[in-house]
Amino acid sequence: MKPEKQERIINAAMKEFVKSGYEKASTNEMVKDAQISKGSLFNYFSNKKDLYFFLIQNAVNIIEQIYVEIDMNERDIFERISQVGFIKLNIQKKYPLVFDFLKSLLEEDAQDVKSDINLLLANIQKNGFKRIYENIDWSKLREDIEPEKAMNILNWTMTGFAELQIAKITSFEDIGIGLFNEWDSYKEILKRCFYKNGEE
Amino acid sequence: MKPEKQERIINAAMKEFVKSGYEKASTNEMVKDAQISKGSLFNYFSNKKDLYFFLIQNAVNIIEQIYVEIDMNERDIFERISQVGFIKLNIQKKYPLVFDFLKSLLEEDAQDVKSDINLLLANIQKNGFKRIYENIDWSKLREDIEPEKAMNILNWTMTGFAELQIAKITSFEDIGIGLFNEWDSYKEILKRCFYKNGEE
DNA sequence: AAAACATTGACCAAAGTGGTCATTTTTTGT
DNA sequence: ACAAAAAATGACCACTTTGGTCAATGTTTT
Repeated sequence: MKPEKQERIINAAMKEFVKSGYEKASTNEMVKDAQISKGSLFNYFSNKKDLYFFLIQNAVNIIEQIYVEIDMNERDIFERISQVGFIKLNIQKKYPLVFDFLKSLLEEDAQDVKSDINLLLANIQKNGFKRIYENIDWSKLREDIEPEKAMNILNWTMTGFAELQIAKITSFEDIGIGLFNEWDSYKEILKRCFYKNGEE
Repeated sequence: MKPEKQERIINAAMKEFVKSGYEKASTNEMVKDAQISKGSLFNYFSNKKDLYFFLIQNAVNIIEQIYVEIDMNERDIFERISQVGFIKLNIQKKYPLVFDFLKSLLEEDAQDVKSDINLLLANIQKNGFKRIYENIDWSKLREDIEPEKAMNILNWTMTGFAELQIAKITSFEDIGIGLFNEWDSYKEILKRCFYKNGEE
């Protein structure tokens, strides 16, 4: 199967699952959106559940990819977080809904899939979040700021910034140099706030 | 009709509309959740659309209430934002989903209601966001920080903080003094960052 | 005890569901 | 050029759910 077609199916299916949840998600809508026939979809996947778990596995693999792309030698928290942000942005060019899809899994409560979801997500959450902050040099932080709170503010700022940018653009393709500069200025504001005077 | 019952219906209906969007939202689910009969629902509202627009109007009124409760004499941006945050928190005690519902309206694309939604929301967005920042004293800000960016960081931090707290608690009732103190410490971090030395 | 009002849920036609499969279209190997 | 194999189609199915109705039943008020 052509990769472009596969992407179309994956994105259409994720869109529908995100919008409607597992049970109400309509395979009819998916095939319409992906521009394939109903028969095709059920040739590739034996049933709706099968498709759903394929998407989950696919999403989990994509998340894993983030960790192999992170440069663990970068010990500065701002640079590390920026890295993660831009890796995510790149992923969203191909699969715009993959993070929404993963988020939707946490809220899914269809009896039919709930337990399997929890099983598949247990690993990603336990190991996941800690790994992003591995080998970070916390010593640059001012002593009177709790690292956890600084980290939260930084994270919320990046998430908010990203959402704002995504709302502004129409396509993930037209992401320019302006975005880097804009994010840099936010970074500078918080750096001056969190770091001891003179550092970095 | 007893106000407690009315609340039950409103919250059940909002829950379903948020979860499923206008078209897929099931009136059957609503009556089940609100513990009333199908007949009752359609006595109060002539049809689904009618119910939907009632909820929108209700939500808009609630938002309006925020603005009358804000103390416009408080010229400090941090205190102003904190006020808004706590007013919102109080609203959510009664209507936990009202903000999610309003947000869901922006993503709604059912042909049947789209144009009317845009009409009803036009005002709230145009006038709304500006009003929160009316009469703020920006002179305390360090000159090398763009007010818009400081405001964004502050807003994102408050939103992130609120989401974190809401995820932690099971009921809006058990909001204690600890929350105030925790938010205060975030406020202090950002104040020291954004304000000229020695101010406030 | 009668009149007025509120609430119920079985019922309906219509639409939508996940999934099938005989048939057609496209690709492949020679 | 042609046949065999593979891929794609969409009408079709039995079944569920939909928004909405309304005669019957319960509850209040007069």
